[in-house]
Amino acid sequence: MNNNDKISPAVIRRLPKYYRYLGELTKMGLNKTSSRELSEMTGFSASQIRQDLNNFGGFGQQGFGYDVENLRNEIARILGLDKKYKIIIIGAGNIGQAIANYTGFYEADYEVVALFDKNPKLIGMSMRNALIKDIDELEEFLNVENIDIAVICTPKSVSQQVAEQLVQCGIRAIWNFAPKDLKMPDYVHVENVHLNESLFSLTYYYNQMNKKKSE
Amino acid sequence: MNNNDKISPAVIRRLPKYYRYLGELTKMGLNKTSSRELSEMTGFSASQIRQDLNNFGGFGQQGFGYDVENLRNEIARILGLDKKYKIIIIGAGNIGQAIANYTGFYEADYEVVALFDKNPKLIGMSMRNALIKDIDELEEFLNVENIDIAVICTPKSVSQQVAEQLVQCGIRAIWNFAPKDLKMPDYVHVENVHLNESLFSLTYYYNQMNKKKSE
DNA sequence: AAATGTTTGTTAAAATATAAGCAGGAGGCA
DNA sequence: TGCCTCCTGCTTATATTTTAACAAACATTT
Repeated sequence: MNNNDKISPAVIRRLPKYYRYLGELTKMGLNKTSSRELSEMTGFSASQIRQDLNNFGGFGQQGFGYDVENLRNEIARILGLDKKYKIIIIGAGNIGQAIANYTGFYEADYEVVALFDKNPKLIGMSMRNALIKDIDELEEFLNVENIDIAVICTPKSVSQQVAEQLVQCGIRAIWNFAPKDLKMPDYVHVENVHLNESLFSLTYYYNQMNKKKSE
Repeated sequence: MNNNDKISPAVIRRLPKYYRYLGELTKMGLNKTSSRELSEMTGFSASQIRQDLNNFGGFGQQGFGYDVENLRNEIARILGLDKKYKIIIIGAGNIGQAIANYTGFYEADYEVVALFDKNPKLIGMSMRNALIKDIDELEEFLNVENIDIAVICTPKSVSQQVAEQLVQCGIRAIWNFAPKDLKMPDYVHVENVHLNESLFSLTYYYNQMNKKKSE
């Protein structure tokens, strides 16, 4: 944290993985590790791991390695996992419901506060303590509640409009599951999960392998 | 396709995006485009787009541009979207069901043939023509049916074991939603969708913005 | 206490990915 | 036709990312 230069996105994408493996080490009862060991677990080179971590400060000890719990806490702090976040989900269809019910965000404090949809059949239902509300109540809701992250799970046709509405109400972090690239101002961060693009890539490599096999 | 060198993964990840935007151009009734126009739409540089496409052959015409439909078909062929794929989903929980019901794979021919789970309450239910079967029937099923892609939506604790079973039965393409890095032989391609890592990255950037704002 | 083996933090080099630049072909239009 | 503009395909330059290398710090053993 002593270094305020912009950290490469590639580094940021690797941090959650380190965090996860450090959690596994903890579960295994180990309290000391090394870049070499982490390299074997993650598949990243030991050199890269050391360099990644040193972007934020020297957490290790020469000749010894890293203290598992300490390093994990440091990464949590860097990512911000030591804080609580309130989430809303726009679009309570398949994906929206799956996210609301997803238990995989363990070890971090994300709370789904509400879902929004325009389908009257869904409005009023609740998912894990979170109520599905009418999309028309969105603005009013955001004016009262303090929400950190909004998840867009709407059809792509309305995703841009929904995103703009969110931003207007103060949202600055969007997790986007609609197959669409949202045009947003610089001060909004959008993290995309484009499932179709992911599947299309997989399809490409699947065919490449088959091609190779038949050569 | 004249070039058999390995194409960079970065290029492959961009192709689905080109494909999507070409589809939008078609919908808008345009039959001609250019790298400059695609650049404005996608946010990638025109130069990069031209270079990406030229990995696979010259689809454009100097002084004119690209024929939208032709280029779209070429990309579809490169990715393999001109073929049909049979999919099974292992784990019929939140995510598994969401994928089964997901209609966003339009314009490509993916068919979810079956889901597998061990929960007796789920077994026998059907999602969009696909039946949820007992996980114990998986091997037998794979010996009879010809499946292209398996989607892992199980808890992470069993994901590795399930993956190994799939590979043993001939599966070579895995779309993995479990928060775990599967150890697989080289001839298996795994495409990961690590939702927690994605959310953690978003969290980092969210905090960075707040930090900047308060400085 | 000295010698030896580890492992970090950091710097330098290599590899990869992205952007810029430009020659030449194609279309449009006077 | 001849001139002008546009746009690709390719080559060269820049930027980014990854890997390699190594001195200094610490732990362990003798």
